[in-house]
Amino acid sequence: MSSEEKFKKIISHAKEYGFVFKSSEIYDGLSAVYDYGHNGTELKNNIKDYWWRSMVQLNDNIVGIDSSILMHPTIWKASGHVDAFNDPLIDNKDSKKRYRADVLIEDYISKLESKIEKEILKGEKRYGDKFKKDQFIKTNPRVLKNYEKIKAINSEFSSAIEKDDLVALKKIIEDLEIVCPVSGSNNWTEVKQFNLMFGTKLGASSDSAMDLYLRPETAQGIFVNFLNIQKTSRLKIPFGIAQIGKAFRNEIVARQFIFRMREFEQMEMQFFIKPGTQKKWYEKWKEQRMKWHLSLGLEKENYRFHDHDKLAHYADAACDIEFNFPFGFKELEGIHSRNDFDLSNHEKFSNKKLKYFDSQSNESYVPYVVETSIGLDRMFLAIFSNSFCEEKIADGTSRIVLKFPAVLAPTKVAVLPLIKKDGLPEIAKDILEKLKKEYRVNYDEKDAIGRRYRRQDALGTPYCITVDHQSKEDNTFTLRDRDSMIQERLGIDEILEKIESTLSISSWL
RNA sequence: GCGGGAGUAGCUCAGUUGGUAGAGCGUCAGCCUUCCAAGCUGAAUGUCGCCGGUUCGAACCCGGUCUCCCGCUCCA
Repeated sequence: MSSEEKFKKIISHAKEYGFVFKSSEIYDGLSAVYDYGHNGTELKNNIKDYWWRSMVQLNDNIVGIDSSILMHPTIWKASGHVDAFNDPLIDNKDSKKRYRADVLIEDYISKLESKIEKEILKGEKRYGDKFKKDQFIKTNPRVLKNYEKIKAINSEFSSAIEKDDLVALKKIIEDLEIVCPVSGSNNWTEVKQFNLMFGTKLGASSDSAMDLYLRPETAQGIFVNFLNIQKTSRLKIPFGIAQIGKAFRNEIVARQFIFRMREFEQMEMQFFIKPGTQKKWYEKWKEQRMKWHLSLGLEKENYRFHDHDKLAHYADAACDIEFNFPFGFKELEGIHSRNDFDLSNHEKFSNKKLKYFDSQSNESYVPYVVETSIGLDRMFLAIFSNSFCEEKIADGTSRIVLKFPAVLAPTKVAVLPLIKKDGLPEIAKDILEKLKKEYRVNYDEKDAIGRRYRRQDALGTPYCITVDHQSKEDNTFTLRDRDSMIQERLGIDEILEKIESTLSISSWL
């Protein structure tokens, strides 16, 4: 079975068993937006809980926050999103390739620059010690010509960018006769502006409404609250602020089920540190985060680090934890050393001091930040797709089973009377009542017992407790393990103990 | 946005040159059953993505449109 086929099966299964539905399905759906069903919501909540506890409960110096989706629009200027999330794009009609119009022009300029470099190298070779670079540049006609050209392009280019003049951008590309590297043609479409941020309005009256964005990342809610938290929490650097929340991006192409959605949820933690210590903390959190992933017990081979060569404007070190999704290794979590980029910019744009007074060293500084940011929906997909198994069983039958880490499973236990008479259902329901205060449980008496086991397998329920005729005599029950399908006969206290030891968070984290 | 593919039951799909819709699985009700699906009986569920055209008659032909999937592109 190809991985594409398997992925399709996984998506079908997610729908059929109430994990993930397409948004607005009865209206034909909405591209790259999904809803979580009854079982999906449980799984998602369990993932959130597992992450939140590992961050906020187990670290004395990390606290939580829940900031709002709507924020002051200047925040996105300070963060760089207004510039960076706006791309002018152009398509080549022959090759069907899409490019960033500004990058095409920049590439052209750097080509001219390398021509100049070549001339200079030639000059150096020819004149040896007597070579004077400035003189050479001013007098060599070829260098001079290219210099003038770059200057002219740059002035047109920056004015076009400044004014968001897409027609001017197109004109530059046409005038320079820039061709598509693939098709070699200059058969271009118009330049179109793509804004990755969702716009909305604050204020009900149309003439006084203020333009806002739905946040494209949750991190800024932490940065702008940095001093509020620091001053009210009595925390000293180093400390962290954790948050789980929704973010919105108007992706040009959103694909691969819930991997890239327009509305998605992030779990992130910003760790505030003393400048100069970023390397240490970056390494520390890389290690910590990988440890967290591995604690769930999925195969180690499914994870890998991917260090960024090309760094974003704010970072001095960055890497992804990638996961082996059905469509290959892709980013699951990002760990970034953000320095003081965000806080310093917020100082500038807000005119407020965002400094921390370090009473140990008696100095005041803008803290540096190391960020860990994981896509909750991606985590969901990683767990879900990795847990999905189709198994052939020795007796020639087969089953679909979701081998979730038990701590994350949406339903923990199913209680099943072997048959639905002879008083067995009553006993089963008693057990159900006992368990439901502690765990999410299922009760099922319909159909043959084997079929009911299969149903629970398909939901990923780690345990089935079956009440049979012997139960009536000696108060013992069978406890079936989802993965091994092995059953043990135990008293109720032993069962509770066993379940508790597998499901309690302390046996995982 | 471009190119390709596809929209029929909850899921997977069939539907023969146009004659008012089917299967398997699942679901529900019941029967039978003391432990791992594919025993038995019965039932529910579809404006055949949407709009328009051609036709006596359209799931099928034509036009438009929407949506999804794959690729390109982008990805803090």
